[in-house]
Amino acid sequence: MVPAPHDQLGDVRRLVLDAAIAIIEADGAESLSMREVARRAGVSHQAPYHYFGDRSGIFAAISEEGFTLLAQAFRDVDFSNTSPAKAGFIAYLSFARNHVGHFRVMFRNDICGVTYNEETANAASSAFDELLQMVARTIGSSVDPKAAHTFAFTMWSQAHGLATLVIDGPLPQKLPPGVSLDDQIVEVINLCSHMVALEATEMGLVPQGH
Amino acid sequence: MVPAPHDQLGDVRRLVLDAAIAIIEADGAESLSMREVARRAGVSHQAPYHYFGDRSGIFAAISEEGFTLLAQAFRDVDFSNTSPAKAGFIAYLSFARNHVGHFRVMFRNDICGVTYNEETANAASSAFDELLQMVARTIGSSVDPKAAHTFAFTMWSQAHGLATLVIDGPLPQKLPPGVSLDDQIVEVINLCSHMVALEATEMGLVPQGH
DNA sequence: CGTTGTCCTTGACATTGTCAAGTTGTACTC
DNA sequence: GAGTACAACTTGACAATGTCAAGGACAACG
Repeated sequence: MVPAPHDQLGDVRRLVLDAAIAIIEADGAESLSMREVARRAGVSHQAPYHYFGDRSGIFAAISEEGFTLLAQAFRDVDFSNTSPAKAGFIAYLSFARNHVGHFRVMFRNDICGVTYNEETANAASSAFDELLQMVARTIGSSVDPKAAHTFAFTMWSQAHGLATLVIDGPLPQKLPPGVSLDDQIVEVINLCSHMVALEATEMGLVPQGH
Repeated sequence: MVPAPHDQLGDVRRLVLDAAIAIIEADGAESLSMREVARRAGVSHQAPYHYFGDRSGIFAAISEEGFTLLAQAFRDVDFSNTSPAKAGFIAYLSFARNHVGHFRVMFRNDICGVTYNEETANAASSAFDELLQMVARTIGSSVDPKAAHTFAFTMWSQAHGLATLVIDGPLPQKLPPGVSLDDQIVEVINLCSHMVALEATEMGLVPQGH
């Protein structure tokens, strides 16, 4: 092949990353092949290695980008119309469903390398900090840090479990008759938000917002 | 190689399945290789194909077994000492942590084949039925089916999210200082159970048990 | 004895991840 | 402006993988 101008706006790294994300979104992380990625990006089969080192390097890069996007999504939440908890759940589910490629990868330590690299870990920490702030909006910032952590993990589990079961799991196949997936998600989010609000009230905390 | 007696209690199918589960437990579903499985089971590289057709066939078989085990775990729950909700959460987390190999596979439609095969789907349905019964113990069986479904999905999400974040996700790296993983899991389960109980009470339902 | 079937085996092949070794162009020093 | 260094790729090679095809051994049954 001719040296391949791969030209004008040819940000090869970006092309490779987008190709990988598209493949993962379509067929799952399992079936991501370095050579197929290169083919779709229109580069040689070794170009991806130049930027990402190896296969898990691509996953780590996607993961980092995913956590950065998630942190941003948390920052962009509009709390004016809903309770903080509900707004957070909606943001998490929206992120997961709009960035399936990222979501399928970013929470999987096993495929991102033995453990995350430094950039990925930083991005993850940043997203987690935003989560903690979201929780503070719900239960206030006066509770002790351990309780805040437990609350954060709990809400995170709720949102993450729902997203996982919706995207890759069997939940869409178990819908009760006459209920759409979107409706069901809203119902679960409402119930989660309500339970969280109840708990906050019972703890003697006045949740902010709506 | 000599015809290989593969002998006495040589249930080859079982050997292959166990080898696969062990590999997945150690290195993740990603790095399961048919040939490595065959090697560990002490059979030729094509023996697994005889029983499982292809790679996704192995995953489907593991998935089926996983759902069967999960359904059994639900049936075996002892409700005498705890609230039904808490007992269910504990059962789910125990299952996930004691059967990491199964758990990593069974909720992943993408690697089990386009969709589950019939046996796998049946096993999944059976486990889901047990879940619904578990929920009925918490909120009673007089509520309408849609609400029961929403409640089931919510509790399932809570448990599943926690398990996922613990097993493959970043939760173990985010523990507050001085709190062990086991302790943190217990705390989250307690909070979830408490929220569920609060909700049930507010709905005017008297949860059974403890 | 011949057929049929299950349970495996060896052999072959295209595809994959990755190492090694170029090639091209740009930037910077002397 | 020749030399050097380095980034950004390239082609080539190789062992390992998933899977297809074609058998072989053995039991059951006619």
